[in-house]
Amino acid sequence: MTEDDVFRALADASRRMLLDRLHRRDGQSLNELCAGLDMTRQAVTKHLAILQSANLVSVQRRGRERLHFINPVPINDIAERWIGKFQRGHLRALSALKKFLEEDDHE
Amino acid sequence: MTEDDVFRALADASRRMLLDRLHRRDGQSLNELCAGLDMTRQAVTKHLAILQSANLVSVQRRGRERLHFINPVPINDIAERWIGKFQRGHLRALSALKKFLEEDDHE
DNA sequence: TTGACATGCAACCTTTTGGTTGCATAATAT
DNA sequence: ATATTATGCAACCAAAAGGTTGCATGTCAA
Repeated sequence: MTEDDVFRALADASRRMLLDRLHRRDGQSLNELCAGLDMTRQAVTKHLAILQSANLVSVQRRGRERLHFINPVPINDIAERWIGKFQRGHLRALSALKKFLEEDDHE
Repeated sequence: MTEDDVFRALADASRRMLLDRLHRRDGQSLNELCAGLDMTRQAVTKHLAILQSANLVSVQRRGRERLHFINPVPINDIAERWIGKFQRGHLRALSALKKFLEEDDHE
C-alpha cells in the first residue's frame, strides 16, 4: 500500500475501468464486475488483487460472493502529496484553501 | 499523449524521480539528470523518452545538450478529470470553486 | 444430497518493461 | 586538427505484467 503500489495499480486501463465501475456502483461482486468484459474472470481476479494490495479496493465476503468496495483515500493522498506539488500560481493559493476546508467542518 | 500514456509514465518510480528533479530545477540536461543515479545514461534516456511521449516533459536543444522541461498540464488534467471524480462531500464543492478560479483571471 | 453457482489456486505462455553493452555521431575546447 | 564531451542508435537480456486454461473448493437451492 505504498505510493508506488498506487501509481502502478492505476497504470493499467482495465484496472482504472474496474475502479470506474465501482465508482458508478459500489459493492459489486466478482461476477458482476466481470460482466461484459473481454477478459476471463481470472484476469479480473488478478486486477482486483492488485487494486487491493494498493488499498484502492477493499473486499467483504457475503456467503459465496466477494463484494468489492472502492477506497478513495489513496487517490486523494496522491492528489494531495504528489500532484499538488506540480501545481503553481493561483492553484497554490487554492491548495491552501483546500487545506482550510478540510481541517475544519465547513460542509 | 493520451491519458493512458500519462498514467503509465507515472507508474515508474525512476520516472517520478526524474520529474521531481526537474521540479526542483527545470531545464536540466541529460547528463545533469543522470548525475548520482544508479542507472546508465541510456536507461535515463529511455525514461525521458517515455515522459516526452506522455507530454510530461518537453525538450529543447542547446548546442550539443538536450535541455528538459517539465510540463505540469497533463498532471493537472488527470487531477481534474480523473481523480476529482473520486472525491466527495465538501471536496466536490471545492472542485466547483476550482473551476471558477481557473476560468477567469482571479490571481 | 446433489447439481449449479461463485470463487480460489496454480501452472503456463507471450509481450512489455527496465535495463544493459557497444558503437556511432555531433559539438566544444585545447 | 584532435581530443573530449554530450548525446543517439541498436541489439540484446532478464524479469515482470497481463492473460489464459484446467481443476479444486466452498456455498446455496431444489
